[in-house]
Amino acid sequence: MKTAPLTEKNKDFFDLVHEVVKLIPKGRVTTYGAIASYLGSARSSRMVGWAMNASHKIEGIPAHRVVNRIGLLTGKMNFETPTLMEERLKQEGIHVINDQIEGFKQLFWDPTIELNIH
DNA sequence: GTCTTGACGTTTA
DNA sequence: CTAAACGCCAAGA
Repeated sequence: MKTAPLTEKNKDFFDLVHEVVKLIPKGRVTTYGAIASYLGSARSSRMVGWAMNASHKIEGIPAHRVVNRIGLLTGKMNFETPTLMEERLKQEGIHVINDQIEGFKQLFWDPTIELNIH
């Protein structure tokens, strides 16, 4: 069976990422690696970032809730405005200092745990 | 068509 | 402990 390439029509890593991101509860955050690991490719964290970039055209994708493993808003500059990500997080009660989420470990929402083991 | 870059993370030296 | 390389796969030039 031929492996389907990543396209808009085919269900792929991107769509799966979008689904997981939508499942992130308000006031919580997750990481690219957590999503990638949940999907089975722990080292495909980069693709998660690409998926977020594609999510721009889709509504309901809280990309601002996805940060890197240290809780740093690495992709904030990719938003409509460089401050939008930080602003949105503050709206949900998440404090961001110097592009870093305060108490990130405490706000961390891991799909591998929350969606599987409880 | 090939080559480089990219919202990252893990592994190895 | 720190530093560097690899892996992942897609899109842009």
